[in-house]
Amino acid sequence: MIIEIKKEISGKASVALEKEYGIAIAKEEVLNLVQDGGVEGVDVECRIAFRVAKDAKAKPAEIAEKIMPHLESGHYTMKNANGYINFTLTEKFYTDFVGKYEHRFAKNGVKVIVEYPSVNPNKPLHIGHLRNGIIGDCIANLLDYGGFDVVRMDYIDDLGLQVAQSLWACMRGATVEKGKKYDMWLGEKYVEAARMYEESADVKREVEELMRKLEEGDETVSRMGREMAVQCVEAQKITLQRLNIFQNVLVWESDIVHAKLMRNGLDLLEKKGILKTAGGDSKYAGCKIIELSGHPMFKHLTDADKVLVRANGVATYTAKDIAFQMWKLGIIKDELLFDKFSMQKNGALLFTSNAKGQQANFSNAKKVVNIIGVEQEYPQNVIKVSLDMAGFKEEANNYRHISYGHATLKAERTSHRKKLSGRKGTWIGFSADELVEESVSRAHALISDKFRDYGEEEKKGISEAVGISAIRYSFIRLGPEKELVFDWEKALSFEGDSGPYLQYAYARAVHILDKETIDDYWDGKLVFTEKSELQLIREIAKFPEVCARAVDTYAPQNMADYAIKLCSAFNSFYAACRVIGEEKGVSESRKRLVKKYAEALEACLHILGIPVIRNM
RNA sequence: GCCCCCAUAGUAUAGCCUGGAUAGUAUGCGGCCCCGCGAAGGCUGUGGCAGGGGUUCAAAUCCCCUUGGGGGCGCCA
Repeated sequence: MIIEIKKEISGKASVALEKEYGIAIAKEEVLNLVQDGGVEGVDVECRIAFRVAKDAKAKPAEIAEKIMPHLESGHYTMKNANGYINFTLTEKFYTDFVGKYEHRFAKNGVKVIVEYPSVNPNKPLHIGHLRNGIIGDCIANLLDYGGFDVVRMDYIDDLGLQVAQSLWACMRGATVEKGKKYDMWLGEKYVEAARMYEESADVKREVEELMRKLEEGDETVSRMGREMAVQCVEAQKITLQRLNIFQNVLVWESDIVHAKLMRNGLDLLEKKGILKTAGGDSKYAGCKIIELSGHPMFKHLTDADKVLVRANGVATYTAKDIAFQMWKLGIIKDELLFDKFSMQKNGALLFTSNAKGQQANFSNAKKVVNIIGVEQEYPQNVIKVSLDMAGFKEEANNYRHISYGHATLKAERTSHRKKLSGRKGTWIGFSADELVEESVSRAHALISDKFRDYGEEEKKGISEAVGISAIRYSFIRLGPEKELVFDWEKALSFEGDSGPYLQYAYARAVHILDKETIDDYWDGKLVFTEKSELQLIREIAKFPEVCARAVDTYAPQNMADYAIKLCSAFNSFYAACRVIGEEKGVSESRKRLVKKYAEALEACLHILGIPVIRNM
């Protein structure tokens, strides 16, 4: 692996500098200056000579010359290029790599909860939610691959205004339309109800009454609300699972409130002295607040104090959220109870919090990662800072908000972009289901055209996999912080920088191995001499480093980028080298190389959540 | 008004944390390649770090300013 070579070089360089110049520089620091080569024929380059030039009182080229004898190894040859030490991997590296390499990350036993996409249970997912789900799922996959013990959690906000508005519409006798997906139907009712709520004072009063009953746990209203929300969540899960987005457990806001988890969280904050009742002269008289005004993070705000409990005694959303996060991090131990929710397409059970359930251990995590839109940065910071102020420094440190930019629609014929709003209903026509349908049907048309002899079942299976991969890839290829301007054509591209390109590059490899299996009794020497063979090996050898870095920085787009480079290297190899029909030694060597490549790519596809298919 | 994020070819992006040689990739547009393990492919040409200042031997990368885009500043979430 390339990273092992880099470590070898930096370790030796660190020792050499100490010996030759008496300069102590940790090998970890040297490692930063040992990078992939930027020049033709150079695999790894080391720039340490520039860094220490001043201290050593010597020219970079001289320093390089002096330390090079200490860096000797059988894995590479080196050259002094005016201070850069350039390394070129030897044949032994390549043959060893293909012969022995197994990439696997050891389990580290660290529990991490990843929360996504936490969509309100009263409407279908739109492309913005899809982005959340895909980012969350990829990050969970990455952490899983990186050795963490991952819990995939979804928070269901069933006590908010949105649910109350939808419930109001249902209680007035709206009936489900036959043949329509429940979340879609409910979403449409919600848009109507939200409009009426704005227009009519009576409706507003009725909805608010419902919201109060939900919060208090009024038996009839709560049961009806939960029934509605469960149906909606079930419908949303169909969408998510179709896109290979899976979870372990749902946690309902109503359960957090009614199981007294919130109460206990707030009590603890009061005991720690950061949650206080505001005095009569304050604008927040009668409220329970966290005083954040003095904190550096909020110094720009005229009034940073945050209300957690209103004067009328009702808790704010932030209060519930902070208690929830404290529970995740094991700060409060109250047990929520859990029950089975459904069996998922991937064979894993999905659990749900439930007042009548049983104990289960979904909390007590070391790290918490929340995938939430950029617009919620402020409340997320409130939570983090509050935990820190309450003395839970380590927990606050391990609390991470991954914020992602909004998805907007590229409006036809105008430069101006439209925001997606659940309330206004601008998502209609841009629901996740409609997007998937479109993608899959385009894939189907392409496949029907190319492979007329395939059966209809087979065509369907392939177009499903291809359609899904196009969508997943187009959403994950850009960094979460970037705004996503949604464009049908780009999202559904099947060529170049796309999901189907990856699948195709996998299918090609698999077919070679299907045609002629690896001869296990062959014990000749591996040979790799073609440029494209060496390039492919180098690319495969980068996998652990790229993956580790993507895990550390929560950057799934790096995996997408790497997967493309890996496939591109394979396609070049494929065009330049034949595997079958070559002389025995060459053929066996190449088959082994193709196998290593397929394994590495499979790992990438798994992390990206792209279906692995053998035919397309 | 104050604060945060973003700005890389016609378009979409990687690289920025940790400054180094020729800024990587896709698409678009132009050329070439199906006798051959599947052309959803390969090869090749074109074209880019928003503007200004600073730090440095060296800046897409670090610092400051300007401009443009997005978001936030509730007893909403």
